Amino acid sequence: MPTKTFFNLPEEKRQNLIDAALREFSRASLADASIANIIKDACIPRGSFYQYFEDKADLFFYILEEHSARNREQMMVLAIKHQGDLFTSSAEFFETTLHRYIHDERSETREFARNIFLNMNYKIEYKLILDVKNPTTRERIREFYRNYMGVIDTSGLNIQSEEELLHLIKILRAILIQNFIQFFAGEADEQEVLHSFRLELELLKRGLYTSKSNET
Amino acid sequence: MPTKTFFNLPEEKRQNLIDAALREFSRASLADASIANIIKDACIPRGSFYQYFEDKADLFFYILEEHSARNREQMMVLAIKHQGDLFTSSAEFFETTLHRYIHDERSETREFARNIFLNMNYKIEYKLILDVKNPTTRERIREFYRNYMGVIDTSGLNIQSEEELLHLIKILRAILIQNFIQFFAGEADEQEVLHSFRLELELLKRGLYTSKSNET
DNA sequence: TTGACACATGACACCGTGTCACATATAATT
DNA sequence: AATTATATGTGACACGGTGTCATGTGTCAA
Repeated sequence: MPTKTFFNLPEEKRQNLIDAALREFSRASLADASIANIIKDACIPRGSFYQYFEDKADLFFYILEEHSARNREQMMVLAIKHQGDLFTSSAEFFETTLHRYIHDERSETREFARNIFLNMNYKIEYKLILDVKNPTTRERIREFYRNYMGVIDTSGLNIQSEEELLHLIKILRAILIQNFIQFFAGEADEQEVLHSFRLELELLKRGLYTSKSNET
Repeated sequence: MPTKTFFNLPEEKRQNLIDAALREFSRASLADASIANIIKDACIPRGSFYQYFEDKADLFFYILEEHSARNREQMMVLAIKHQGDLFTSSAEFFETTLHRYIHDERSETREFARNIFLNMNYKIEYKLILDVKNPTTRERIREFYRNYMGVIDTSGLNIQSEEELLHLIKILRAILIQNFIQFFAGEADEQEVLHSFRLELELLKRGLYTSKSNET
């Protein structure tokens, strides 16, 4: 987490630093980005940077968290809007988020997202949900899931328990992220990836086994 | 790719270097590993390293590819063993691979796998299938899928086209990787993650929508 | 003996990181 | 006003890792 000092900074100076960081993290992944570039861009001395942040990753995850908070909120909003329909709200979340990434007036938004998704790993993925570095993370992850699962209407779903719902959500998230990645990797354009995601949701809904064994 | 010079090296010297690299990549992720450590461990001069490899990533992906080749072969073998049963062979692949990672006599095997999965990203994930840096990659990926899909018996699957099969395989791979990650992240032990993977396969097979709309 | 080629070597220039001693500002205390 | 405390600003610097390059060594063929 950024230090208290950082939050005491005048709004303009703070935003200036964040903007410079966003530009750098749009240009390069966390691994390739350099503090040197950020401070040169933001015109602050090296020492000051370390007065605000532990290191490069500290700043990166702070920005990522701000970005992710919007996504989480959006997921909740859409789940509520669609009366707890998990599939419909997930589809709309994917569509609107993809659209926002692509058509945002700031090109940094898209490039930042690209770097996030193409360099997505465990730490970053869970950051998209909740802060992993924070010691209370486990509890907060459980709480988010509890809230989100509370909103989901299970009456239309072919599941028998809370546990199964949790696994379903896990699967949906994996598919969602994979489609974002395929888009940013250039494997599919906007239309193709929308089609792909919708198709995969249909496969999930429909089920994939017909004959042979059909026991629990 | 390593240079011709590297492959001309006497077997022992080459293996020695690979072993040292494996130790370093077991200790640290690609980003955190250092060439300095590898050459110190392998007792070769710095200049020689650059005679064999372009950089750290070149060596890393070479080792990863060797490791991945076994996994791909295993997937094929199991698909054939189970007469093209996608779900059963995927389950056995997950079980045996997880077991191998955990109980391999060389602790490096497990630690290397941990670093792979916890730092899994687009580049690494597709490397687990085929070499991404190679210019002919796209074609080779298509070929692997063509072969693999050729082996799969679709008669027991509720799918209507080749396209749907491809998406199903994508979903399975995402779930498979996610469960490996959860294991290595310490979120679940061996038994739990086996249970988790099997449950998720059942959800897929069964399908998740009951009521409401059931149109295409 | 000479030249061509493949390979070996480690000193070095370069670059980014994180730290630290010192400077400055602001407010509280006497 | 003088003093002290506390928060913040600053950039030179030591450290460590990377990739290169000039030079050295070995081998084989002409």
